[in-house]
This record gives sequence, structure tokens and C-alpha cells, in this order.
Amino acid sequence: MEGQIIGKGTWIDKLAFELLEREKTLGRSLDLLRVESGLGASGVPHIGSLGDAIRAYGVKLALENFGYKSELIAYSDDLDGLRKIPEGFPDSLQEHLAKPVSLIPDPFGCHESYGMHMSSILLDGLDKTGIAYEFRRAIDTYKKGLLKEQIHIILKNSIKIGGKISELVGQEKYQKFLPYFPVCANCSRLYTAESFEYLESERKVRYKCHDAEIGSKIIKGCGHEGEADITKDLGKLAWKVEFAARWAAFDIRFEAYGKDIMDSVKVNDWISDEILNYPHPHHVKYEMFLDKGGKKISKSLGNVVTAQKWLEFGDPKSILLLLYKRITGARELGFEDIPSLMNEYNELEDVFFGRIKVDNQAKLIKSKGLYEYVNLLDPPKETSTHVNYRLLVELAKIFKENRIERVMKKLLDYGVIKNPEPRIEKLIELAGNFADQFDQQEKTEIDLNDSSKKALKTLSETLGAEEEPEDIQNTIYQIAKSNNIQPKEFFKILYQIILGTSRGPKIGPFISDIGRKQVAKNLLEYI
RNA sequence: GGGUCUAUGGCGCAGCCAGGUAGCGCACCGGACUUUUAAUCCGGUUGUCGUGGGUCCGAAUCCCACUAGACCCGCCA
Repeated sequence: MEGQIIGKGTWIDKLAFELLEREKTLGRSLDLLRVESGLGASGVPHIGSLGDAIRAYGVKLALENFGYKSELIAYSDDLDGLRKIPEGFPDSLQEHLAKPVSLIPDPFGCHESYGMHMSSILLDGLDKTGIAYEFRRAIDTYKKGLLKEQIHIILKNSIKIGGKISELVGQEKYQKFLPYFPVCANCSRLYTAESFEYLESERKVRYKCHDAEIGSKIIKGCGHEGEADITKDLGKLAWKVEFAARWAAFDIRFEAYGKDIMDSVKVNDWISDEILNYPHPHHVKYEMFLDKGGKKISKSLGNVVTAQKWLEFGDPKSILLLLYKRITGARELGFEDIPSLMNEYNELEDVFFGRIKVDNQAKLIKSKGLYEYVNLLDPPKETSTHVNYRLLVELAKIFKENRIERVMKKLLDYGVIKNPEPRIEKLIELAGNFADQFDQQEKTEIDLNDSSKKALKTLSETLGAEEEPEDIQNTIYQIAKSNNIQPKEFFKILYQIILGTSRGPKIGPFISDIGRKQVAKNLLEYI
């Protein structure tokens, strides 16, 4: 049990600490420690993309907690070319393939470009989770020439770089071409224009626009040959070298990355250190989120885990908890994780306020720290009323009409809560959405013979009249018997009609909860 | 070809990244309640932590090797 605890005891603190140690060794200024997150702007931003920024923000918080000034740059890669049309997007985008996403009109017409449409979805996710950032865009960065010095140095060293890329990651391409893609002056496509010569004194690249293979598709080039001025004309560095240019230009000290771009980071680190003479930022690698096993079949939009969709079922803290609880490990992710995350947050809160005892001191501190990060280091002063999310889902399944009111009443009856609160209303709404979307019961065919119909009729009539709720259970039993139906069968039929399942809560009190008259009407529909 | 991750009760998983009595959900068993089922509540069973080494007073946790599976890169971003 030795070794002192760093900061708040989480991996975030450890990471920030390592970063600081490294910066001190490098002897760089500690006045402002910038962290960066790259936001893809070509695909629909899912929770993994959001994770990159949220985690970087965690590091920023940790640095501030250590007493340093820090800032998160959210950089939208909106000069990237569109490589394929995302699911659910119109085919009209076909003609824009390979063009920079910020030059493609928004197919939904609500933003200035396709790229901004995508970025705004992500930024909205950040806003909703309470992440503060400074937004920068690739297109502005290049237009303003913020990277021009770095581009120049990189292109001057392109032969050395091409060789190194081949050595580090086995990609031969940049031994033949420059790691710079001009936007073709004729057809505005990006990847089709291959640059092959750098005219150093003029700061221009010579390029030719020809067919390029992107994914499994061939994109036709227009055959245009031209020169592009790297300080003025639109174009961008290849990803293998672009990060480095950005790090150096923006003075970035930390950037997390997913394992899919591991190779790019390896190359960029080298470029940064050796070519641009800017010690690369501190990194942490994270695993990608995977679909739940077997869930890949359906690529419908409903299966893409976006922050917006997540927030229909869980609160922002559940997203933060998901991303802050750990960084290592491959993870299969789906909306079905929301209930346990919602409950886990409550547990953490109990630990934080000392309502759950944790013996291990290190673990106690870590749990408390995690709670603080999930609250963006501004934890509530007092604990809130906890309601188990799964219980809410169960109740929401039963009460579909006037849901909030009725579930709230049940919670009061159960003694789970003392008073109705707006916060609980919100929870019921979330759990209700979850129940509606995911907890669909298997629909069973209801097989009714004449005697069951007769029994249902009798029951319906009885329920329609005034009756003591306590007797309903008994009445049902009697009706079944007098119609020569196994009570077991009759109860099953009732559950199928009322709930769409073959089982359920004790039916007498349940029927009075829903309302006898309502059930009576319901039953009639089956006769 | 290169790389990363994963392996923990019957099933699904947490715990591992900062070593200190192996946990949760489902399932299962018992009890309470119920003139049936179920639900609910209370209690309980379930493990050589993939294999083999190593470090340590102490390893699910750290290190090395191996086995199996998943994923990523080798287009592009």
C-alpha cells in the first residue's frame, strides 16, 4: 500500500501528471497547456468521437486541478474529402465524393456545409455534456495560412519523410508523391489531385488530377494539371504528417488517439520531433467502441450510438461516466449499457457522500475522484434522491399513458421517494423512452376459444362496475373456474392482453393501478 | 506482414492501468406474501480469475512466454 496518490486518484490524474513531468523535463513553458481533440467531419459523429474530446477535456481539468492553465481545442477536420456517403444520407452526395466536406452543401439545408452539419452534431453533444472548448476548423486554419511554415518544412523534407513512413508503417505511397493534397482547381476534388513536385522557392506544388481509388470505388479525376500555392490555394497535408504540423503551429501538449490511427500518430510523432523540431504532445491511446456482438447486422440509423440518441435514454452524466471510468480495454458498447451506468453514478454518489463504506483507501479516493470528474470537478454539495433506473424501466413498461404521473405515484407508494421532483420526472421520461425503444416484449399470439371469450366478457362486465380492488384477484380466479378454464391459462391470457407478455405483476392490484374501466374496455376488443 | 485488445461462477460482465479477504446482473435454490402463475421482498449456492513461468511478505491486478478469440493498420482520413 505504498506510493502516494496523484491528484484525485484516477487515470486522468496520472496522465496529467505524466504530461507535466514530461513538459518539465523538456523545459517548455507551462503557462498554457493546450490539449487537442480532432473531430471528424465526414461521418455521423458517434459517441466514440465525442469520447476523444471528453477525455481530452478531462485531462484539461486535471491540469487545472494541479494549478496550471489549460485549454481544449476542438479541431474539425472539415477539409477532409468525403469518402463515402453515410447511411441514411441522400445519393445526391455522389457528385461531391472526394471534395472537402466544408465545400459540399448541407444535404439537409440547415448548415452552411455538409462538414458543418456533421461538426455541429458533435459540438451539440459536447455542449449537452457540459464540455467547454475552443472550436477551430481545418478550412480556416489553411485559409489563414496558419500551417504554411510547417507545410514548407515538411515538403522540403518529403524524400526523407517518404522513406521514414515506409520504414515505420510500410506505406510506400509517399516515396512517390508529396504528403500534400491540393484541391483540384478544376473539379474541387481532393484526393484525385496528386502532387509530385515541390517548387521550393515559389512555395508551390505541381499536381495532376487523375483517377483515385477510395474505399472500393474509383473516383474519376478530371485530368487537370496545375500548380497550387501552399500559402494561398486550398489544399491540405496528408494525415500522416498533418497532426505534427498542427501540434507545432498550435503548441499542443496533449492529444489522445484511437488505436485505428496508431500508425499515423507514430509517424506524426517522428515528424514533429525530427522534422519540425517540436517535441510531440503527450498521448494516450484508447480502444475503439465496438458494436455489441451480433448487432452489426442492422446498420440502420437506430444502431449508431450518437450522443443525441443516448441522451434520450440517459443523462449527460452517464456519458461522462462511461468515458471517464476507464481508458483501457476494448469495449463493446450499446444503449443497453445505459441502465447500469445510470445506477453506477448513484453508487458513486453514495460513496462520495460517505453513504457507502469503502475499506480500501486508494479505491475510495479513486471512486470519489471519478465522481468529481463526472461532475466536471464541480460536484453537487449534497446527495440527490436515487431511484433505480431498472425499476423505472419496469414501471414505465407498465404505465404507458399518463406515465410520469403514474410512475411517480408508484414511487411514492413504494416509499422510494418522498416528494415528486422535476429531476425524477426527467428520469421517468428517460427510462420511459428506454422501455419503449428496447424493452419490447415478445409479442405472443393470443389464442382465444369460446369459453375464454365468455370469461373475458364476464370479467369485463365485472370490472366495468364498482368493485373493491382487493377482490379483483379473487374475482378473476372465480371467473376462470366457473368457465372451466385453468386459472393459470386465464391469467396468462390477461397478461397477454394487458401487457403483451405472458407474465407480469400480481394482476389484481395491477388492474386497479391501470384503472378497471380502462382494462374492461381493453378486454372487449378481444371478444 | 505489422499492431492492439480480450480471456474472471451456468450466461453476460465489473474489478486490473496506482498489488492487500473475488464482486454485480441474470439464472438457480430456500423463505415471506399470494385460494394458481408471476412480480416483489428477505436469505443462500455457484470461481484452481485462459495456460506456464517470474517479481513480491502478498498477484485477477505488475513482468515474460504461450494458447484462443476479437479488432485495427498495411486505401484514405
